Amino acid sequence: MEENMEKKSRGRQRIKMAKMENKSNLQVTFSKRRSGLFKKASELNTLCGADIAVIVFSSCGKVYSFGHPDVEIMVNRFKHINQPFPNPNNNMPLSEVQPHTPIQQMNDFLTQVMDDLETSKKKNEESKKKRKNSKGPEN
Amino acid sequence: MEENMEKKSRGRQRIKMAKMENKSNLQVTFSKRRSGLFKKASELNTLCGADIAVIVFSSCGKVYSFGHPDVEIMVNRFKHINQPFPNPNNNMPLSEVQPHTPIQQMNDFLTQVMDDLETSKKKNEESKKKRKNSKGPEN
DNA sequence: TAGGCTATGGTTAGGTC
DNA sequence: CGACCTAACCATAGCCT
Repeated sequence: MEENMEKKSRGRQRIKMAKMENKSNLQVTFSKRRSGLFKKASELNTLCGADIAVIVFSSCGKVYSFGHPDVEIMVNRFKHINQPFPNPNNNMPLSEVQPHTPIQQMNDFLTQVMDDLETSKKKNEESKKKRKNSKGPEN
Repeated sequence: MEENMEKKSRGRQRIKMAKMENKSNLQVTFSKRRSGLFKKASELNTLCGADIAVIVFSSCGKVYSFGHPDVEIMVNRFKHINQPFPNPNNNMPLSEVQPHTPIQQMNDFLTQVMDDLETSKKKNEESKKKRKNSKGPEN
């Protein structure tokens, strides 16, 4: 009887550190390890009082994030700190930020353009609301 | 003889999940766990092909980061995706952008954002004109 | 597809140097 | 500080449901 008892599981086995072939396993592992990563981040925050942001893009494009106090606040803090020299002016032609330009400078420019885009979109939304404000604001 | 052999170490002990009191221990733990977190992030990237950014601010203000393909690119991607308003020019889902070289990827991204900005600005001007000429046109 | 289990691999607290 | 050591705690690969 006892000698016929087989182990229910071989337990955790070592895996090769390379992109997993089996799509189904990959999905499961991605889910498990992602939550493990977030837990570790949370523990580091609790134990050491460090502020942390973790952003994960799955290979199929979904976004997952963890942040304390908040991902966006963290991201903005990071952006602000990571600007060693003044921003390039906003009407700089694209030709001046082609690939030969240092990546940092290019990144600053990108940040500037993205901020402009955000501002422009907000303006759009506001004027749209103003034009139909007789109907009352939405919730 | 054997009964007098003391263990060289008590090994890893459980700790309370709360901010560590001892500053010296906290510093050591912060360092160890931070590198552990980065390693986990790196493994998740390798195994599952996920793009990842991790940003850590120590309680005394130092910044540490890990990112694949690059922290800043990741952060910008996150910010762009997290726009509160729908993209007016959204004919190119980010999920279909394949990872190339960082600069190439960034350049594609920059081009797209600049296109979006141009479109958004045009919209703004149009609606401004419309409001001047006749009050109350519908979109 | 997602959740639970188990044995094992891996991380790390507490040491020493 | 950092590197290294040990033993114990924890995460998770492979199953199963």
